[in-house]
Amino acid sequence: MIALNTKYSQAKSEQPIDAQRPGLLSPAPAQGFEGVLQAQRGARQVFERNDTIFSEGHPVDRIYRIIAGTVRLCRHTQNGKRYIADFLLPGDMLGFIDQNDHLFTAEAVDYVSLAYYPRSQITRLFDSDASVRTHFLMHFASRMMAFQDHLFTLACQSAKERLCSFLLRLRSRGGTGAGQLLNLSMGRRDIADHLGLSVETICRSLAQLRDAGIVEIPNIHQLVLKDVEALRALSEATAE
Amino acid sequence: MIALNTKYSQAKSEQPIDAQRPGLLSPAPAQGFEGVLQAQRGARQVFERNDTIFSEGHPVDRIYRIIAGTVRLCRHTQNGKRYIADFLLPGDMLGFIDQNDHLFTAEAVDYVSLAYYPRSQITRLFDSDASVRTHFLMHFASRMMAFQDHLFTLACQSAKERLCSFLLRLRSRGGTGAGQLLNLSMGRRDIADHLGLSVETICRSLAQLRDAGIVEIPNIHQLVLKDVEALRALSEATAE
DNA sequence: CGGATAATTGATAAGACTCAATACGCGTGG
DNA sequence: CCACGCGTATTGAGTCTTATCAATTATCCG
Repeated sequence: MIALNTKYSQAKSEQPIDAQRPGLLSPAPAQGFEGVLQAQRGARQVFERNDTIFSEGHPVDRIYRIIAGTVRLCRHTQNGKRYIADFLLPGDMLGFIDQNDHLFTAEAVDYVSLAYYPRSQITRLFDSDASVRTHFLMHFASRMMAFQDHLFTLACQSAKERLCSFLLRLRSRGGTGAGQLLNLSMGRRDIADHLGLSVETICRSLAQLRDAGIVEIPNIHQLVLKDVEALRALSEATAE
Repeated sequence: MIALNTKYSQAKSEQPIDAQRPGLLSPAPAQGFEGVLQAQRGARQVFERNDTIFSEGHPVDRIYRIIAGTVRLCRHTQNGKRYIADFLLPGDMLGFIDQNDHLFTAEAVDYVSLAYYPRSQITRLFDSDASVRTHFLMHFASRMMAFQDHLFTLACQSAKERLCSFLLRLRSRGGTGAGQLLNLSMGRRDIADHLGLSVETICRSLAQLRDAGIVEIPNIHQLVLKDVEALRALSEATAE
């Protein structure tokens, strides 16, 4: 199973999953899979910036829940390229259930604190509890949708559109501080590798947004979204 | 549930997803989900080229299995852009189980013959049969992997690399006729919208492959792969 | 055969990449 | 406390890939 991400699955089980386009996430009581886990505290582990949490191809033996910090899921190629599939935030889970080996490398973007649970425990849960399985499926489906949206972004959007889509997605996932403040824990390079662009293009696009008065850049790791509507218009992200 | 695609899970059979998970995914009898369905004949329905099978956003009431032909799953945007998430071939299934509405529009690439089953029947199966659920999960996982590969393609690869990756993927999925012959039922525009390129770029890249003696183009809808190794080298598709 | 659609090829331009040169931030150590 | 050095970010200049526009050819189908 691909990275589990509770944020994505926070939809009531009676609600159709498609009601939650990424960004419109209905709140849900922590139940099912994550609920059971969160009831237990789990062992803790911390990582420094750029530490590897686990590597692509290595056997899965734990499921993690992020307590603090940001994690990137990525792939590295022989020729030095890197592709970042997703960023995971506090509350998100990461692990791989029905795969022997990890599909991605997980790395700490900043200081990261994780709780982890042995894989066997997850397996037991899954076997014994139907609601856990249901939760799982919803998880899977919403993750799939998120990846589809990203596919659309990469296939159809220009640099600036991609960046705007990304910022809006981050905002809707709670990467935001107070009000318009958006925490950009990941570096420019990370964003570039996530959006299939170069670092320089990210910088230039950000500068354009700044010059247009759409965002302010108080410092490297924070962004003030002055005009969300303009961002939305620029992203043109809404398929259909 | 996203498009079900038996071909993907069959292709992964050398690396059985479920074998290693005694509890989570009990070894499924070869049939599982599709097996049960195929035992029943199902009603039939045929579509002409470019017919819409179902539309994005419409309620899901049937699950389809492709008897013959090729189906494309796509999204249309306001500004006339189109993104093709995937092509489905005979044997593949399409439908959405735990979604109220379709995530994609499904269209017939050529003449398509489908068997279909009411959604309620699928739901019952899913609720009552653990092996069906297992099969489902495997399905999901392999689909997820396929989409991840595609994401990598779109994020990191050049035009020619994308095309080579695509041809190889098609080949490995059995879109192939005898030996080196590859059936390209989809048009150039379809390929372009799948790979995030323009029609002209597809043509030019194909011409380059032809001029390099790597492929032959006997006619629009067939390709002879003269040098698969060269294709593989050009695709550079292997992450890590 | 003829008209429509799709594919191919050519010419040009725009967008994004690369290379290169600062500037900034931050931690370290004098 | 400041100077230094390293990594990252930013900005500029030039190039290259790919998109766009246009014209021609091929293919399909009635």
